[in-house]
Amino acid sequence: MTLELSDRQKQIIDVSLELIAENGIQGLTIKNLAKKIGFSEAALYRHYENKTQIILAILNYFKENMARLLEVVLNADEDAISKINHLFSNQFKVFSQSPSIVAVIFSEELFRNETLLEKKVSEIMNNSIEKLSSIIRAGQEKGEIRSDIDARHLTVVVMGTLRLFVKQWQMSDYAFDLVKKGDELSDSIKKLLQN
Amino acid sequence: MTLELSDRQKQIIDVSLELIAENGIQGLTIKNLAKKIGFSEAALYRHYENKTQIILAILNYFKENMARLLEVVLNADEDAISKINHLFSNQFKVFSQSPSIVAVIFSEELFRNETLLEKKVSEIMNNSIEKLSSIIRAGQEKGEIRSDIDARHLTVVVMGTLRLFVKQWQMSDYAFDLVKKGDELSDSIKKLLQN
DNA sequence: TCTTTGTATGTGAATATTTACTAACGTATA
DNA sequence: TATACGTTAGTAAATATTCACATACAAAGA
Repeated sequence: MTLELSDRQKQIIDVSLELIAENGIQGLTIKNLAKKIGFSEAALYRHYENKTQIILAILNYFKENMARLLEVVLNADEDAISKINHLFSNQFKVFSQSPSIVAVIFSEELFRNETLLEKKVSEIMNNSIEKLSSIIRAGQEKGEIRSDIDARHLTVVVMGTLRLFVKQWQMSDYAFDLVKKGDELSDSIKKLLQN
Repeated sequence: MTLELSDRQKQIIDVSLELIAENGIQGLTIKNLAKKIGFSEAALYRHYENKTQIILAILNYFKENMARLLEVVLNADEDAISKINHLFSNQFKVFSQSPSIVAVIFSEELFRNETLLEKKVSEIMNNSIEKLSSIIRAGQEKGEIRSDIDARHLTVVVMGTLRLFVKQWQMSDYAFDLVKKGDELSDSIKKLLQN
């Protein structure tokens, strides 16, 4: 289901991500984008129908990354808690490498009038939640994860923790080592989930 | 530290909150605001210096609400876990009554170029985290909350859970009863924190 | 090989719309 | 008579998007 992107199209999302990293989603304007590429603004419309399609391409890029990552973890031959730990650490690596993604993920509020984008964001979020939830349920069945708490609740706890932690990292201006501190947090989550 | 607001100023934030509830923070424009009040746009500037000051007033309103709420809970004569449960349930009530606040709280990304607003939002967030953290630490000292996990980690867990849960409620278009489902979630948190 | 033609990609200039904000002026009332 | 509060009619700047037109290049036909 991977859409084929031309070199130019790839360049456009790359540069978009750079712009977002610099000034958030608000830094992503047609003008800035064209300037940074060394382009006229009109030229952009040769490669993407409109701005929404550009953001959609970014979200799709992220979605695929995420899906691949989830797939690997889901199919790994380890216990549920290790899977969750790996999920965390992979996620932290992705964010560390391209913090712009964080800005996009937390921009839902900005997409409120853009149905397409809104849907895509909740699609990504729901997918992650669903996958995480299934790991937790499986873990409960195998007795690896405590069963005295509803799986859906545990899912909110784990996912919510992850999100807030990343948010704090962003708000601190990336002041701490997400991967390192994240692994410590992951350890605590482990203790919480254990039987 | 409560700033005295005139009747008009109060009306302006009330209507602002309505607008935000309808279409998110992006629905809050000078034009919409004036129209809904039955005003000219220029008239707004008799009451607030600029738009930033209006949003700031909203944030301050929320901040005071929040602070009062935290104060009550903090000083209550109950164990730490009950305090946290109360915190949750109070929070859910506030959000249920004015869902617009949720939109504001999740609009940080939009405030990235507005230093004043950015600071205010992180001020509110940090304050909540600090207070929650102190409840948790006290609970650990009294043996009411498990001590095998760092208090800061537990704080991220609790706060992150709360935030994601509210976010999901918002994304579902307020489709479920936040207070009721929230109390159930709160119960699960209780189990997680217990010794 | 030369010419034609189509396509992909670029440009500059203009567009409509939305945004927050301001200046000059009016009027009731304390 | 001053001040508080309102109006009308603008402003400038930013936004995404479209227009007619240019150029390079490859395939096709003579």
